[in-house]
Amino acid sequence: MQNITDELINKGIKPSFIRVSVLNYLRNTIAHPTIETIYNSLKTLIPTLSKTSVYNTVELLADFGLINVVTIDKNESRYDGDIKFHGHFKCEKCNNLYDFSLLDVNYSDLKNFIINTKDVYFSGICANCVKGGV
Amino acid sequence: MQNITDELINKGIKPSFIRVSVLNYLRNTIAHPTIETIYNSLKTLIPTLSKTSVYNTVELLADFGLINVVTIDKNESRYDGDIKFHGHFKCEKCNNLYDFSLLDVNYSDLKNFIINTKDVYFSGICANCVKGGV
DNA sequence: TGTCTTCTTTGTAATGATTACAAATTTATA
DNA sequence: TATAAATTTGTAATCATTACAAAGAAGACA
Repeated sequence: MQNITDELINKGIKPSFIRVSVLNYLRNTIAHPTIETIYNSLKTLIPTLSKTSVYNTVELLADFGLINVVTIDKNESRYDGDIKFHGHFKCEKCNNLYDFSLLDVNYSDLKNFIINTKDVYFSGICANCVKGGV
Repeated sequence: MQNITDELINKGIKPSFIRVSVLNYLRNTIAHPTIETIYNSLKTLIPTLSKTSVYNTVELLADFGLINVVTIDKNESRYDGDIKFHGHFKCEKCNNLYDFSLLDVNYSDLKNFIINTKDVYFSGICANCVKGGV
């Protein structure tokens, strides 16, 4: 938890309880939760929490590069506490999101372009659903 | 135009005027237009056109793999008549969308996964905006 | 041609995630 | 403690997308 607080301070963000809690939550899940899920998960820890605060907080964290926004889902953003470069796979059957390693994205063109974000989104059927699903 | 009609027929889609017009429009632009833009652009050609029909049509075309949906923009989908594999770059300054060549996406993991779509989205500042913008 | 059926198109209303915004609360500062 | 600044909250607005039923067009067949 202290490292989470330090991460915020190092970015010049005041480590309020909500901010620490949201970042800590995202750092410790691989579920790529939605706003709704983050909100519900932290509601017991922070009974006065509002959904607007969750929106505000993830926007702040994303702006400072502490988390990533995953927009693989057209109608609902998901949030990823793992900021190492990797790809996202969305299963069309169970709707789960999986991380996968990306060795390289080999592109040409884009000379003189400044690249700030690289997102790789795959979709299809996950191994679990392929072999019969749950 | 005949090739557009044939493309639809080959997929088993009845080539209505709207469908041919939308597909033809998307095949002949690199602008990655939104629903709004498609609607406005075809309004003169098809005065009775409704926005719902544009939604219906692009969904149909996408379902049959004749166009691609580009969801790089969180709040508005864009449509791409070029179905060859390539990446999309969104300029954070001018909001333009650029295609770029993708030689390879080198991934590990995903064994036994069925991959149906691969989307690569970059964002940053385009060359034009870097050197002073418009 | 007229009728019936089916497919396509349209317009309106609902949905739902996100944003705007001002009030309330908490925290920092003097 | 008083004042200012930042944070959090709740409600209302926004807006792309979807749902859905009615209207219209095309095709089959006698």
